[in-house]
Amino acid sequence: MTRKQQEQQNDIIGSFAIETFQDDLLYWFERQQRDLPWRQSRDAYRIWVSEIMLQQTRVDTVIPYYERFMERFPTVEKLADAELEEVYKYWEGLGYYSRARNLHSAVKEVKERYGGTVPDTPEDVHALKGVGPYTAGAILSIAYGLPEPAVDGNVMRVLSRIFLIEEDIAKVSTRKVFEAVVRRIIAHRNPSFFNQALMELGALICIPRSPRCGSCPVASHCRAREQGVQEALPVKKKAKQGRVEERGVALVRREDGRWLIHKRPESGLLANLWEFPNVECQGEAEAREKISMHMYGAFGVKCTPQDLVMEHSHVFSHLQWNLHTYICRYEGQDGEQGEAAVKDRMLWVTIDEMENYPFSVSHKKIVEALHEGFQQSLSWSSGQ
DNA sequence: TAGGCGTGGAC
DNA sequence: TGTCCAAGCCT
Repeated sequence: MTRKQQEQQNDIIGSFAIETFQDDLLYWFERQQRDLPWRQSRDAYRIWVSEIMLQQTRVDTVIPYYERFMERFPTVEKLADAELEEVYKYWEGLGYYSRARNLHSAVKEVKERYGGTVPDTPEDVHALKGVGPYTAGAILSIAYGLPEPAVDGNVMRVLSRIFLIEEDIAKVSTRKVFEAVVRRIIAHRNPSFFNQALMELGALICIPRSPRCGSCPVASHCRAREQGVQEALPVKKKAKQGRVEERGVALVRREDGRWLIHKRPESGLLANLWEFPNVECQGEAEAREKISMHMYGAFGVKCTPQDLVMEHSHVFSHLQWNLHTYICRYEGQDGEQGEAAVKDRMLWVTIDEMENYPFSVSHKKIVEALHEGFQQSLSWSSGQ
């Protein structure tokens, strides 16, 4: 750390009552912490899995996924030996699917390079796929008791208020400011509880809007509270609005009653997940022609879109799909055309067999509508 | 550095 | 209904 950075940090910390703050925070956490599944063990693998699942994902959403996942993959060995497709199936609906791919890859590395034991140095942990600065700090402090910062959105919100830090938390570089602060104030007698307590405080008390300062165990330490500006922190630049895509979706049933599904590419949006063939289009008029061309070009399947059976939209963090789903008349398949491009990424399956393949939520809704025969599907619903 | 990358809950 | 956002990471 340069001398200038040191001086900046001294400004931030100032005459802060570190020991009293630690006592107040830890006392509160020991009494008020939630009983969560991943808190029943300090096994580094279990902590690791929970931290990956919790990235940008709510606790209530994660719990059932975590329980199912740990029952099926209780150890590094079990997960490393599983097929990626099955891991995806356990991740289906949780989102950010590269987390599952990276976790599976990293667990294989731990098995092979470290004999199945999660490494306990910052360099080795951070080198694992999908493990960034936050997750590395969480594993090292919670599982191994090391005094490493674990700075997530909660921690930045809490500390931005306590120390009145006005840097934009949307900037990657800002995280380092908070890591430096944590290194100054972390309780070395219990780094695990200290880090978890900061996050728990952010989740339960020091929430984004209308923080519950009246119930806050460290309100007396809070500079934002003192000045009445807690609602204005943290500073965060607004995200850009995502674009909208119209997509025509093809439901093609062969004479034997099987439907065509497609496995998405290995990278990018919804990588490796299954879906019904679809193509970007402008309006309904263009959709039928585009679908017909796409089906032959990509799959060698000749078909004609007929009834528009379902319309629904799906909102991603950076993109919105408006999906127009057509039942298509199957008119044969040209083995010379298209098939080579997709190889084993296309399959003809029965409706029941679709349960065996991981689908994204937007296409899972189409599977469900197929089950119901599209009785109630001819209406728009936003992201539901 | 900024944008890609999912989903569902809260207000 | 729209908007924000929740225990981030990768490129």
